Amino acid sequence: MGRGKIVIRRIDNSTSRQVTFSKRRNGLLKKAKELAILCDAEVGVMIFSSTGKLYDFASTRIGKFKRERYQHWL
Amino acid sequence: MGRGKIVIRRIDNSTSRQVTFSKRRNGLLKKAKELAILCDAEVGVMIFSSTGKLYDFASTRIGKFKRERYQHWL
DNA sequence: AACTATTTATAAGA
DNA sequence: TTCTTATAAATAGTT
Repeated sequence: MGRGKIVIRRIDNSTSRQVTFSKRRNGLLKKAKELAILCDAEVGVMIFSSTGKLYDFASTRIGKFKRERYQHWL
Repeated sequence: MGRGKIVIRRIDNSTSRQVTFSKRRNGLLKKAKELAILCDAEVGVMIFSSTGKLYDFASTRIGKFKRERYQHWL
């Protein structure tokens, strides 16, 4: 979806990779919220950038993710 | 996206809600995988259906979610 | 950071 | 209820 078709493999150029990360990260979080609302489902999403910054979403019952709960997964 | 525009609110009709859940759940998991691969990011997604069934995705370093790790969030 | 041309996701329909 | 398709939405490449 975009000016050209892409293959799903690691983007080599780090600038492009960063730009795509920003766009798709927002898209993923938006869709997670929509799924939770539309379908009354419990949804949790966590995304770590390559620099270790966290972006997440969690529906009500799951509650906001707490870093100490999953940092041991990295 | 689709034949008509929709408002993001809980879908009242349970059959429609189930159909939408199935479609969007798959879409969200697909996008999570793509983000992880394209941007070399760590991504984890967990989705619980209203009946409690789990659907998830986790990139390599996060590792496969284990139910016992997060069932206390519900 | 904006902008579009296109691809992709998906709401309705069959 | 699995498959189709018109259309909304996401986004790749551009400016």
